[in-house]
Amino acid sequence: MHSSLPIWEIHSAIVDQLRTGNRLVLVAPTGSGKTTQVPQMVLDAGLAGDKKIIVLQPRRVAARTVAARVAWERKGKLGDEVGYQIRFDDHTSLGTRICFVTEGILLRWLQENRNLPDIGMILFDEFHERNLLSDVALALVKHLQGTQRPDLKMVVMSATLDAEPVADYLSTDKQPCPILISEGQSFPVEVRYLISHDERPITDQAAEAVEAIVNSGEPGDILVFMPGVGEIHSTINASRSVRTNERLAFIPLHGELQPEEQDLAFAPNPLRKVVVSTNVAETSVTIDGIRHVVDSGIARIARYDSERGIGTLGIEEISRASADQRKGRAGRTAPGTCHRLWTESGHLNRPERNTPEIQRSDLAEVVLLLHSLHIRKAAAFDWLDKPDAQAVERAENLLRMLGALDESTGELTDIGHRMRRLPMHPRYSRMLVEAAKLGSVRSAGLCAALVSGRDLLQRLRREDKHISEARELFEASQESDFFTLMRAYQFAKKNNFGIETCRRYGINAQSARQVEQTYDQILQIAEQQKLLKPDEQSDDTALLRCIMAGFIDQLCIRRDSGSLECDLTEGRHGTLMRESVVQNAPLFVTASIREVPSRGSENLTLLGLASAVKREWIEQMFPQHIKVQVEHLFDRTHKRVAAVKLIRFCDLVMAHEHQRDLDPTASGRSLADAYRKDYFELPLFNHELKQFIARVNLVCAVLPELEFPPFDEKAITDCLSRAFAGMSLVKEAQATHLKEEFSRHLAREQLGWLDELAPLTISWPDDRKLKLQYPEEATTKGGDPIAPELQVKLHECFALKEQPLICEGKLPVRLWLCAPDGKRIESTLNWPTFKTTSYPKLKSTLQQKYPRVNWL
DNA sequence: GAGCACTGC
Repeated sequence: MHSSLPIWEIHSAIVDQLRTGNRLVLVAPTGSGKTTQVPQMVLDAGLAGDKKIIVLQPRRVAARTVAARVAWERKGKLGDEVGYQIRFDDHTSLGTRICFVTEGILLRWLQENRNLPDIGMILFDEFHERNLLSDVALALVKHLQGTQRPDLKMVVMSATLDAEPVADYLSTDKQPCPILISEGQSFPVEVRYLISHDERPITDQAAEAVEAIVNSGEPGDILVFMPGVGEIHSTINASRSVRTNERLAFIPLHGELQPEEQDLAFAPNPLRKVVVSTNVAETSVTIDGIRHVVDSGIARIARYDSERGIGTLGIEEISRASADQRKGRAGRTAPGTCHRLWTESGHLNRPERNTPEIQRSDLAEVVLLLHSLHIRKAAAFDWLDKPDAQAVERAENLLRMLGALDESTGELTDIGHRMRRLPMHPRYSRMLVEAAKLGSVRSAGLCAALVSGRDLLQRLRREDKHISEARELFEASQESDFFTLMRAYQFAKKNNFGIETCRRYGINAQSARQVEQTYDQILQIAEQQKLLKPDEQSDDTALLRCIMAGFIDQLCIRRDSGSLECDLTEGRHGTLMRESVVQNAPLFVTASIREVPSRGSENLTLLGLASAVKREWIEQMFPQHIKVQVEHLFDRTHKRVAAVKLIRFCDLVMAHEHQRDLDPTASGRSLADAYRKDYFELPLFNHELKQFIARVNLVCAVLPELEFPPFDEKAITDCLSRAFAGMSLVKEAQATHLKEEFSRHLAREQLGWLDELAPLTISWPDDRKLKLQYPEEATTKGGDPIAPELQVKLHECFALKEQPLICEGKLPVRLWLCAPDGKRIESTLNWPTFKTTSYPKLKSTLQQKYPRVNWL
């Protein structure tokens, strides 16, 4: 043991707390020794009794290397007292007391061996990362401790000081959860911000920062953070053209690189290293000797849009916590500097910490897991941070669509029970369950294995033309991109995963090897679960049907053959990826929908891993979601209504067939709707008709007790529909007289009353009949009736005794008083008052202007 | 002529 490590300063506090209580939060930054020392402390203090101590690790390499380190410190053999278990690699034995495991392993145990009877303590390491599965594991272990296993002890270890929320989460009324804090062991890092915001490309700015560090004469390797592979290469190119008095080794670092290419970043180099890296270098890998960090302050962050069911991958500003983590990479071996390519003031606007993954993920797998543990309300479960209710709902809907949850009771079905055993996303486990029926478990299992890890095929750039030509070998089928992957995998396997051969075909040999392991494991489980029969024959159509079963809610239809644009269910749309082989199928399912920022202003929704499907299969497998409907649609180019039989899967139109015969009512309605959408004009929908409508609506507003039927949107459309019944051409509609149909909206008696209540004209004292103008809107927004208007010459009003009224005297007419030449002067709702108060003020002006009129 | 971070059973 290394008792010089800082964590030992709080050794007795840790042991005391865990002797009396069963929960503890431990804040210990990098270099404190918590990962290697705390498990030994609790083992040697006998805190787990004769049971195991489990240390949860977010990454396989970490589990393996830390276990080896601790075994060595205890002078034992790996797998005896100290061991590790990760997927495909179990280095534990009956005597193992400290076991480092990855998150997936612990969750499998929780599913299969619910009470974890041989485990005495669980330590959650690197909990500040807030990975989806570590949040799930924490919640389930807390739940277990509160129910079946009160003796179980749990320790949450975090590198950041943000421990209060976790401690609150783990506290009960009787027993608050203590927080212990340890020192770290690292060197000071000086942070430098931009003085003012810089508009230039971030890659150029990073190159300039590298130049400044090198020319300042400060020694030490440099680590530059960039959001993606493209930006890494631009930064390196920009840095190469910068003038420095020293030669530099530029090394790209990202997850898609081959291991030997990654090793360049860690290996000693005679030149000063400038490692330009994605987020891998923030948490996953550590490079020794870094003294300077140049931080672009941005990263590609995956989120899940649970409203649309689309994954997004956008460039975002990193959080302050993330920036501090990046900064820390410069102070591991000596004091360093960190150059932040944003301003100190901008720093304050950044989010304090990252969004926990559980709040930005597809939750289908988690919800299925909870259901298998009889936790049926994932949204109401006791989480540290609750997942978005809509995301939970989408997950539940998907599980119902897949048949894993019962439509009415919401309980796990037989299919769901079979699915939960399989270590993969529910879409793929559903595929395997279907494959058991159709005899294609081997190929369906391979599909699941092919997407379980890193990409098998490299993304090709334009200059990789020879690779893309070589790859055509795998693209023999145009039915599914899975077939291409399968052929590529088979090819790699046949060539013993030879790195050189694979490289020539753009295959990632490392990934291919992983696929083989995953595939073997899936087949083994499928065999145990009696899904796999020994005499299985492979059949492309059967596999396509299985794929469809897993992705039916991501059914796509090509808009036209000229573009890659597609429509999806739920009103979504996207673009089929250029590299897809499924270029000619009108109907396909996509296994990958991702939205990425595009050069234009709109984001691009990319549809990948396509598989052609047939309408008949959907009709056979999902008859409950098929709707056949004859619709009368308005054809704007031909200005006519056409009857079309639409065959829909959910809301997506899969096919339409033109019908010869039109339904008279439906086609009339379609014409009416089209007119209401301004698709054509109706000359006979004229002023007279509009006045009629306005008059009726005015009566409704002023005299509601008479219960006239108002002309609202619906009533107008109904009248038009009836007038157009049996017609299909715009021409016919335009020639149709409408007045009669609109009159029929009122009873015969009401029509008579209308002429009295809201007359067309007003009788003037000189026996003329003057026309009233009714406003199209009968009321104001507040619901007050708007008076009709009457335009009249002011000097013709002198004989008028009273203001003209309509609607049984309830509504005055608005008189627009005009000069003798017809110019409007003023309006009034009360002529007698106007005459005595306002008119005298106007009189002299009028007399001057119009001397020939006799102004009273 | 476009376009993609990192993990895990």
